[in-house]
Amino acid sequence: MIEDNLEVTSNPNQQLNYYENEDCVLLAVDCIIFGFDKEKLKILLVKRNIEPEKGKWSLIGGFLKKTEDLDEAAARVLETLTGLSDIYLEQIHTYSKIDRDPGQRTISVAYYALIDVDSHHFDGIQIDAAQWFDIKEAPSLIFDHNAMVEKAKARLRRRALSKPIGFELLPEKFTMRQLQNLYESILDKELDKRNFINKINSLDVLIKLDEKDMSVSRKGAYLYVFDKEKYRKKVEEDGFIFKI
Amino acid sequence: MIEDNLEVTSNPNQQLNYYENEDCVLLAVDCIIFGFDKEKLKILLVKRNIEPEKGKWSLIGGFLKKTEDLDEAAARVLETLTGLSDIYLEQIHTYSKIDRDPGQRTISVAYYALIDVDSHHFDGIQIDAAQWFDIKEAPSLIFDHNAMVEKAKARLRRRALSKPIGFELLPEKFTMRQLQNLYESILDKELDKRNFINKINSLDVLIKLDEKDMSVSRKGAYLYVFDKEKYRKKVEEDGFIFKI
DNA sequence: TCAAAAGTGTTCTGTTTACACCCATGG
DNA sequence: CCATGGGTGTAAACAGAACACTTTTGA
Repeated sequence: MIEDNLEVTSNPNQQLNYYENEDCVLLAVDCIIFGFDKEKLKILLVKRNIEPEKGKWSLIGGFLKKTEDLDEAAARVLETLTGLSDIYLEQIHTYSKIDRDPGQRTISVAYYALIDVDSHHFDGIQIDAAQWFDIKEAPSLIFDHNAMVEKAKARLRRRALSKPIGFELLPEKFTMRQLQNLYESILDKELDKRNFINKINSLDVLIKLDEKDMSVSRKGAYLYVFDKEKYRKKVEEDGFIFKI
Repeated sequence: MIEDNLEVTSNPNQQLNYYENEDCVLLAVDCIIFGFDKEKLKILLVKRNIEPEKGKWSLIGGFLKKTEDLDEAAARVLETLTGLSDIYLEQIHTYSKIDRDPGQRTISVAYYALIDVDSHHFDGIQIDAAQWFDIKEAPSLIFDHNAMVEKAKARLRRRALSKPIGFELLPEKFTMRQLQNLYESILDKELDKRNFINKINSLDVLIKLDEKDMSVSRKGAYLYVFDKEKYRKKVEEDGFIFKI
């Protein structure tokens, strides 16, 4: 019977001193920011201008404050960097290796964010040393940030196949070719044009506009929008699952 | 250019005071312990014997120590409770709502564990107030523990379909019926016996023993073991994916 | 001899893949 | 008039779902 030695996660107010014996740690969030520019999947990185690892690329991050939860912290960090709010954010994993940050013990919760690069050209990113990289040409990152990016890519791949989160990366109006480019970037493999369009159409959650995008081909390509409301109804009423 | 106001996750040694302005938090781990007794999926819960929420059921948990990472903390908490080490553990999600624990602000990282209930009857669980519950009859839990369990169940479902983690829940030797019971419990739906066996056999990672389990039927059922080595080789050499 | 669980294949259906030509237009 | 990307359907292969009877043996 060792119950009395077992730490208990939660604690009544009258036992605050119980908690006070516990170690307290710094908790950070790091954001893997994915973007799409109608052609390729990108990732937003910042160049460190302090030692150590000065000049090396890094994810953006920040510390959790007492007044916010992790989702809020990630949104704040993202807004501080990009000026954007209302961005799709999802928690991925918490990294806690003791020496992951040589500066000081820090636990970091990784989040990934999805941004349509073109629609918000956000007057330049609000930090000089930030830069978009093609996902396949991104530099190596500090600490365990490479591992975070790998996990984020895996999560994005999985989610894109089972939830309509791809549309977070596209402008409101997009062509089938752009949607296919996006999926090809995310999945890192070529897809058959006809099979892809058939699949998307069978999901029946896009609205085809009369409008065409004339900027790429002479013929022009029809624009589509994602019908959020229709999707929501299908999910609610028929248990519809978006699956590519 | 707000770069200088941006907190940076990682920090050089010479800037320790930068970190010292940051809020520090208590970080806990909570474990969702799944077990299987050859019939049903179970979950191990403990009854709180302190206020508040005294008498209510809870996950086991403990605080992260400075000397360990989260995986180690989860393993330690689990071993403290059950006496078992070398248990399958996987991080699920980090919970951080400000008032999730009314006692004190605590961030909790949820892990799930898989245990074969029968093989380790671990001389009784080393804490009086712990009890196995059928997963479908488990009581409501304190704080956000119900949400943790739901996420753990979803993760277990997903993993069981794509990785051979089910065998962590079974004794070394098991019958096809037990394996099917396990999958039915995890997926919470009935499966067709013939289709299930055909599927499992097509994966070609089990060894059929000459031995039979005579404890359930008069006819007896052949015992199987999971061929870990064969599985490993298939994954490495052919990129085999375990998929049910 | 019968009750209770074990064991075993085939058909059908739906999904996924592979694949090639005409269209519209601006230059 | 031609180069470029846009748009379209069908057949074959495969995977998943449905389905029923025989075997064994202890009581």
